[in-house]
Amino acid sequence: MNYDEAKNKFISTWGSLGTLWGINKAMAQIHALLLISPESLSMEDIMEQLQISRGNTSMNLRQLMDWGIVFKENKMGERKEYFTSEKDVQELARQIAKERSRRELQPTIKILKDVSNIDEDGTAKTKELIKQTKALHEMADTLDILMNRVIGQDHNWITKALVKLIK
Amino acid sequence: MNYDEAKNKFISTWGSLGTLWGINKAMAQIHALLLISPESLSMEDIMEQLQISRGNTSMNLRQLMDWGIVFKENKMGERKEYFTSEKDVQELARQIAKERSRRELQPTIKILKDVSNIDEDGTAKTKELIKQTKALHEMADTLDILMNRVIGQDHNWITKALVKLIK
DNA sequence: TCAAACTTTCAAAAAATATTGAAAGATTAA
DNA sequence: TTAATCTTTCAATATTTTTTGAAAGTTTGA
Repeated sequence: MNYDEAKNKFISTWGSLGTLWGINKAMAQIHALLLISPESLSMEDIMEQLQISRGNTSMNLRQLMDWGIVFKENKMGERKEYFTSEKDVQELARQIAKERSRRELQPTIKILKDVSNIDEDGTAKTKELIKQTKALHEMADTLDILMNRVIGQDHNWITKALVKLIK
Repeated sequence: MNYDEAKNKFISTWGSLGTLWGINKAMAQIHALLLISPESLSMEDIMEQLQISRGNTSMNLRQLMDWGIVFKENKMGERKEYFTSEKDVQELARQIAKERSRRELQPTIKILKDVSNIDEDGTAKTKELIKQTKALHEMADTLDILMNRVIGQDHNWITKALVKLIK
């Protein structure tokens, strides 16, 4: 496998993987491209390399910046904007964990809390609903605490967490 | 909030959440419904309660069984098939973690390994590609080990993992 | 063997999601 | 102020994903 093959394989794999951490293909591909580019890239560069439209590029870059994993850069004497991604993969993971907790886990926890707080009326179906949503609520809470714990740690958290768990 | 409101809220929340652990709405809703039903349900029951077609119900039930979180049940003297879900939420989480590792993490690890093994040709772009995919590979590996570690633990793993990490 | 009761399959339709590209909006330099 | 350069917006279009429902398939009892 040569450089171009490897690059394309990486970009397309990362792209299809994107859907499963909740971002679309173009967004994930832009991120992949920036991640492996030694230099920051302009919108034109990205459009050309990934063969996507200007509008698409613009919108997805904005989303990546909202996630806090891509940054704008301005080069002296140039009006054009350039983009780079977070290059430290552990920092990347922390940022993603943080955003997912905020966007998904926390709203879910709130709803589970509300649902599990309905009045117990003695019927089996109500009992079961309360019991299961309580259990989910508890688990989601624990997971969120765990994630935040992990986010608060330093750069080698993943390895450290592993070491702790293996002990 | 009364029972029916709470039930609908839970089912629709779980449904939209589904997309972010990689399953579609109907599949997640069927799962939610089974999770809070004290009795097992027939295909008719599910179709009626969620207002979805027979084909849809059939296909998604199969997928849930493939994930190992929904089971078929046969009642004596009845030809119809009934379905229940895994009711222990920690077991549910373990099962999901196991499947996601198998379906997503492991194939990704393989590709990252291949990509990071291309020949170093001295150029900056090749160096960067190798460096970043190696870092991702390492992280994915660690995560997979961590997940499997956790899957292998007993039913209170989440709490135990938390306790360990907090120490 | 047949027919009733049930489930699965899959092509077509519908719905949801992503993408395009041209117009409008900014920003800067002259 | 104007023109040049670049970015954003968004309605229209394209693509992907999900859902439907009827036909085919399966199982069981008589």
